[in-house]
Amino acid sequence: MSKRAEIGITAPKKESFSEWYVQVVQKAELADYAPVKGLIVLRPDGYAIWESLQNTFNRRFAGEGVRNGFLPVLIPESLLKKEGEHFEGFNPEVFWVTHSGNNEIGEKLALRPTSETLAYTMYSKWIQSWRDLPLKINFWNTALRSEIKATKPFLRTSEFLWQEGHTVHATQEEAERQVSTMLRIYKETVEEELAIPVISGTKSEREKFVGADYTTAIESIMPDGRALQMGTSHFLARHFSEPFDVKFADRDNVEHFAWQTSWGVSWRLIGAMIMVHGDDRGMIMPPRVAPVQAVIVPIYRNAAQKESVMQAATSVRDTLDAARVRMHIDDRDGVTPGYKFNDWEMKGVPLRIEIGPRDVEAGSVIVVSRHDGQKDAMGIDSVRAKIPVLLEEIQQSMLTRATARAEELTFAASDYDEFKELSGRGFVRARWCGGAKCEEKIKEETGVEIRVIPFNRTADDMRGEEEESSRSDYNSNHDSNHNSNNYGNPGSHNNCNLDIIPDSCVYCQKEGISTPIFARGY
RNA sequence: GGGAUCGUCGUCUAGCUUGGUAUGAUACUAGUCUGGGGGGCUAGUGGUCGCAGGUUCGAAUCCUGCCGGUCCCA
Repeated sequence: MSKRAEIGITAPKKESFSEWYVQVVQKAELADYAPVKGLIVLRPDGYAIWESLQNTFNRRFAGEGVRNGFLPVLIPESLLKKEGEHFEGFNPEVFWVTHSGNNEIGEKLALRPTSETLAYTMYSKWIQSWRDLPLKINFWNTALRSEIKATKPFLRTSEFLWQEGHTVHATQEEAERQVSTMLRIYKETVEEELAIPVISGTKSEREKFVGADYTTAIESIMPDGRALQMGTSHFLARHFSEPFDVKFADRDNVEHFAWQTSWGVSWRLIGAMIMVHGDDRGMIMPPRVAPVQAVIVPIYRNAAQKESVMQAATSVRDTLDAARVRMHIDDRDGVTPGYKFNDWEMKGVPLRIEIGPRDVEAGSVIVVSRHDGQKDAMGIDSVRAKIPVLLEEIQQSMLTRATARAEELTFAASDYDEFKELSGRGFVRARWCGGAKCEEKIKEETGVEIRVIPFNRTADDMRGEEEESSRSDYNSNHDSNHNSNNYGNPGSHNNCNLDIIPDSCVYCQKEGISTPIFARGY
């Protein structure tokens, strides 16, 4: 037992969540610490998840006419300062390059904290006419923002992998539509690929991206009751096109400043996946992003058995390869099958296929699902048809389970006492007057902030949210007529009944204008 | 920003109070018996004790500074 404790995950997820998280990251070989504080190294299993997300996003971005480009990492100080508010927001965390070799360089160079200023300098050169619009480019790169304290793999690191998309439009409507389209793509991708339910909406003035007119975001609740921003999409209006001179001659030959958007997701998504799905045995990978979807563990005692078992294993592997299941045979000698079972569970491989002499004889295999421990025999001939279906079922069932857990962590507060009681435990929905003062007081007194103001599908607060996008139950509550019931599946047990909350601000009692989600954030 | 705590072969760790050249396990390598939930036996490899100074005849141990990890509170 003590041996087991050393190899596997030793911290229970429920009791010591942070320690558990760090262990899973390292022991599942997703990432490791780099020599410099706040930096991590992504290992192949972690990078494979990122690549899988990249593939999905690339496909979906392309469908929106977005192409990929690449920007350099250094930004001159003068450029970064050009949009004052934006600069002030980032300055404290910017890394500056001041030397080349031993010589001081003339103008300090920033390691990009984000690329708006650089991208839009280029855009202004490339855009002259309405015929050049819309311009839509996405950049896969890293951003650097100094994290001195409170670093955590994937969640808070000084350099992080992300994509940043930057688009330019002739009209406000088109730009706003772009903002909501990208957010919808984020929501769908996170839910479908990572099996994590999200809530989409707008950020408050206080929490929006500096330099944006408004920020939309998707947020998820983690098992420890803290919220994690999963993606953002910003409407920049003309805040950058004016200082950066991004303008175009319209059909009437009058020059206009263009309307812009930017949007991004980062490897925080990987952190979310770990936290939402993992258990005391380690990682649980959603099948669609799992680097290995099914691992075959051969079991044998002697050379003769080994031969027949390996033959069967290879044949199953080839069959499933052909069905485009990502397969691996664990043919390590010198570790027992039991060790392999635990090892692959720690790494979160969705399916384990056991093949031993008894199975070969019976013409079947044993299939075990990582996410629920379900263990079944399956005829070797039906593997090709059944395994891909099973993987899809697991994907769905993981989302269902994660949604149920998110609902358990979502509450409604009808008065401030209740609010204080609930704050820190998860998403707390409460009525708000819209005042920055109340928002600040609440943060001061309870430590929770407005994570997102869920989209209001019935009022003019919609800000470009696309009508047809309301495909998820979890987020389909109506805000302004907040008596139109809560989110989640009707009939399921639910902590978040918006019917019970009065229409007055939870803090100042004045008339409420929205029902934000409050939570402590990562 | 404030506070707490830790750092010893790849990993976990004993030793530190009371200074004398590092303990055990696991992992790794080879062999062997094994193998359906973290195996056994035998032999072997592996450590500038986070880094830099200082005190001392002598520092993992005492002192100072720094670096890094983790946690808690703004």
